[in-house]
Amino acid sequence: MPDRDVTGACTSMAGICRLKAVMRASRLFFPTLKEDPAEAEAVSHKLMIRAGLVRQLAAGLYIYLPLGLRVVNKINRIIREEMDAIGAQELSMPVLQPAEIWQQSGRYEAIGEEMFRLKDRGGREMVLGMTHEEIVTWLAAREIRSYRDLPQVWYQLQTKLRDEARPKSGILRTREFVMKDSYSFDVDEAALEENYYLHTRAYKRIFQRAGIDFYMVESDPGMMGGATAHEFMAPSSAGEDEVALCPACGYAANVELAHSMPSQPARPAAGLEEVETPNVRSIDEVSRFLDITPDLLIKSLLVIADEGPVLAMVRGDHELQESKLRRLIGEHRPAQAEEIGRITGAEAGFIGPLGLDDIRMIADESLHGGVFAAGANKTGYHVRGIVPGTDFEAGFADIRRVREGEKCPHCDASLKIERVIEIGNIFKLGTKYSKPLGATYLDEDGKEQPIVMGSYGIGPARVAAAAVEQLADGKGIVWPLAIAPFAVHLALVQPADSQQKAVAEKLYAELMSRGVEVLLDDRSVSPGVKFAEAELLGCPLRVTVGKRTLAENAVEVQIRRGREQLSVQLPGAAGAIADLLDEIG
RNA sequence: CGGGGCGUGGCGCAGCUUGGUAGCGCGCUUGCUUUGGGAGCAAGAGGCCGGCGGUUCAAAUCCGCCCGCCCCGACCA
Repeated sequence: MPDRDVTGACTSMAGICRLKAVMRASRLFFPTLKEDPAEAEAVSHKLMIRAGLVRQLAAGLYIYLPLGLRVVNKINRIIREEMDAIGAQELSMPVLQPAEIWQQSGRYEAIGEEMFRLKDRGGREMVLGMTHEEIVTWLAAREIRSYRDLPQVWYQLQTKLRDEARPKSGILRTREFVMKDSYSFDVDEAALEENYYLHTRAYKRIFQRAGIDFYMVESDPGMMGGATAHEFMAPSSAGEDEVALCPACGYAANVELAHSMPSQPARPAAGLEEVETPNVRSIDEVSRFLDITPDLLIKSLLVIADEGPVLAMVRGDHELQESKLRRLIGEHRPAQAEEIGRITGAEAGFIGPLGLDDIRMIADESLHGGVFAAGANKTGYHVRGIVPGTDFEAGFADIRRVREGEKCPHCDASLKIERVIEIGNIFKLGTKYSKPLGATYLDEDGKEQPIVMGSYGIGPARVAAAAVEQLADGKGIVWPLAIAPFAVHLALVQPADSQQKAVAEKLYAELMSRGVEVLLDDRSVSPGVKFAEAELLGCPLRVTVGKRTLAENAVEVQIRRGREQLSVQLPGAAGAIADLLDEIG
């Protein structure tokens, strides 16, 4: 049975009347648009505005209109049910937070401009929370004392604020958004593993129930700290991330850290040989000039890290994956032209590993065992016959970006690359927050131990947007039943016709009494408008009451997904429609 | 933050090059007609042309500064 709590359980007569009123299109606030809004690019952005689900207040700030809120509330309800099912307990923490706690964790300095900062009237430094690790750890530090208090899993659905450098794609990347965030507290890594596993299970159920496609992939823990992290990714061209997927063995990872087995290039003769290459700089130009394929070149990139200049090298046909390099050398930036000249003695386009023994050099592992050409660190010259590891010393590591078609690191299949929307993530934090914030417990031996934590997020609005992105067709949104604003869109063609009106009202009441959520379109607008808007809004079933089918004592049912139409005889129509919902749900 | 684009009735746009009383479509209001695929006819309402300053007899239009929004990139617990 579909839930009724979403619209508020009705126990009183007044409540029932109110509920009915709200479900009539003539009274419902859902301002639709015929044309795409000029500022929208992503399909979900256009459709959610056009269907009257959301309105933009300012860059990255959205108002959820009644229908949009219904969708998000349904997603939130699924999330609550599944979080409760793994023993998580809902609580609520403030959005406005003292800066001091963030100073203790070290993130006050680490995060920078993305965090909204302000002072209260007393001059105290405050922040608007971008997440709640600090606060939840503060709470745990005060209230958890013994191993007997563990494990705990706490969650909330709370607003987060981030001063995004670039809000984009409608509700996909906003400055204010609600996140389901949960936090686990355990005695040790093994116990954390259990909670981590429970979360993966809950997340899979949540996204399955919401009716969207998704992958669970390995991810870069980044600023969250900790060793292990996964992301839940919904495939969509509107996404901002890319994942590498192995169709054979199931290997799945964010390209930020995905590994692959690159093809092996030919192995030309070794032996250093300097070649004059006047004004030949780019990989393209050099490979053409020397008449060798790009995979026989070393692409040398000079960056400036905290420790000083670092030469990063990948094969000519590869690209540097910044996130991988960052894990090795920390934050860094590309060197400027002047720095390149000073450090290497050559202009950009002619730099290479030879003779740069005093700076740190990191070579992609695909360079190991090959023979390559590279810049000579002398403007106008390259060198061929270079054997990495022999002709120069470097640390070898995977710092290249995975490409579509490269071999999976675990089996022989070819990797696929897909664009995705990040809808959830899970991190093993370990003691990254519990140690600085003093969240400890006494173990069985009476010894003080840091609590071992995990952190787990879901963006409900992104789940909604992902559903729109994945299922929409040329007519509009196609909601999965579980998160649709209404299960049935009941279109009354001629409200002025007393017979049609009576049939529609009766069907409406019967469906409602079965717990089916119905939007009755009782407006005096032309049928074309009703049909077009019903398809734009995308409820799973559209039921049409009009004279055409009423002549045969039937109503017409359109299954929104696929737009198949069928005729349903009137006596027993409510039951048949409810059965149909069970089928498609 | 770097690059690009755009700000003109509620929405989508034209007008700007070449300064001279602001226009189109949709929507909205009223009336009549219509009622199974974003209806028809008629009559209406609605705009400091993003803001400020400058040039000019005269600025939506030219110039300068600022603000806002979108896109690409950088960034992104």
